[in-house]
Amino acid sequence: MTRSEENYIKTIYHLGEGISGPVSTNAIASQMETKPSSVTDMAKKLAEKNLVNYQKYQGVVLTDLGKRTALNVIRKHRLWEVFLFEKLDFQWDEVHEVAEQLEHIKSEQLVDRLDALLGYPKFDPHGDPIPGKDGLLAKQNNALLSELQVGQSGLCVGVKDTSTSFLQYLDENQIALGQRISVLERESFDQSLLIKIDSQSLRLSHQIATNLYIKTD
Amino acid sequence: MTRSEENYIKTIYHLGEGISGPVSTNAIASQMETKPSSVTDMAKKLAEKNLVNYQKYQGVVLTDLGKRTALNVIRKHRLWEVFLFEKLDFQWDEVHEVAEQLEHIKSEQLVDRLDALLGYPKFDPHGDPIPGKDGLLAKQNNALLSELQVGQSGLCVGVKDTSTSFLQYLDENQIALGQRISVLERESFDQSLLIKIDSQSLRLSHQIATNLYIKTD
DNA sequence: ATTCATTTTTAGACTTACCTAAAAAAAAGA
DNA sequence: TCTTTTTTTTAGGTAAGTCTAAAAATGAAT
Repeated sequence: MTRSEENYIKTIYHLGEGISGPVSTNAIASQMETKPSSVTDMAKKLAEKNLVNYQKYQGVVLTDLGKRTALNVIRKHRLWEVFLFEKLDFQWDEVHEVAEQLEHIKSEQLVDRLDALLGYPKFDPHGDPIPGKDGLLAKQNNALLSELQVGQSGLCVGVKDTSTSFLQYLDENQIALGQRISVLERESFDQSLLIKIDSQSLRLSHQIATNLYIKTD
Repeated sequence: MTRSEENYIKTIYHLGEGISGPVSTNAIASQMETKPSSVTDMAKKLAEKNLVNYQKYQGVVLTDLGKRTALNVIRKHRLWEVFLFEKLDFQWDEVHEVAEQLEHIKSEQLVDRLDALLGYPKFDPHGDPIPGKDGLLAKQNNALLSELQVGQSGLCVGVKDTSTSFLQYLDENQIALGQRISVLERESFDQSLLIKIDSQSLRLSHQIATNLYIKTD
């Protein structure tokens, strides 16, 4: 598999996660910052290799082989993120870019031993689950902070947006994975939340609250 | 710089190490398992970028910029080899192939921190010196085992051939870097050597002896 | 000094992965 | 339903890096 094919497969996997049906050409193009015509070309090529099912004008769906391939790339990406974070002291907003390159290194032995070196981690620095060798993902059914009722609380276990600006915002406000968060009040006007974290209270916009995953008690 | 450009620059550096003049098109082609016509194309491109001096029919010579570029790639290659060997328990005959991929990852921060994680190593698992950030190589003026006089001894500090078959031969005969080797006798017929290593005596062919670097006392 | 073998370059073609512009199909709105 | 808009595909083109086959330059040998 070429690097480009792997990137398409990974993108199709991520875009298909929420939805049930096929992933559209335009969605892939905009996500990958490329043109729809390029996506069509690649869709044909991936279909040829049995990685996706592709029907003209109907978008693509990953085959089982495609799904396994995607999970393997994602496994490598997230393991490298843990490596960068744990062993090389990268910040959690710096790991993604380098992992984008490292995920394409071809050596099963390398990945297995990296996994061992890191102590078989189950989650990456953003709280995303790391697929196993078998391609299985730890089931995650976490709530978004924005979905919690006033009075509820839980542990902050992941971020949805992993952009540098969002992660730096969290750092500046001392919000980190593993912390306990309680919802004190919700402002009905703009849906902003008053939360308690680390024995401090803090107001978060709805925008922020929809990007934090919470494991409720 | 593309991956292909980096590979050419690295090859030109290695081929140019021994000799004084330019490196020939054919030499590069056979080393890289490609065709001379492809080398000519690339020579023009590298000359355009000021990485080599290229005169039609006269081969190429690295510029200062080219040399710095080569040493930077070699630095990354050898640091990754140390990482694989020290941290991931790869054998010394397994590290090269994976390092060929890892050497092209682009992140200065990554290399610097890897260097730190490894404790700023000066040599890779084959005894080759690791260029510093500044591009300086630890000066090596080691003898080949084949050049030693009978009665001389020294430490085994490196291998010239790094092929799997040679390295496995050494493993099987329990010859490793850091060991003391003494030359007991030389057979004038075939230049084979009787050596003492690890309080055992062993006969080595000339072929083997020309591929082991010894730091003499 | 001229021929002959070797080396190197040129010319033209292929593949991958992209692009633009135009055509075709699908979806949305009146 | 029948336009109109949006989405998607096709057709044709570009750049990087490779190839083969033929031409040109080099250098070795008589």
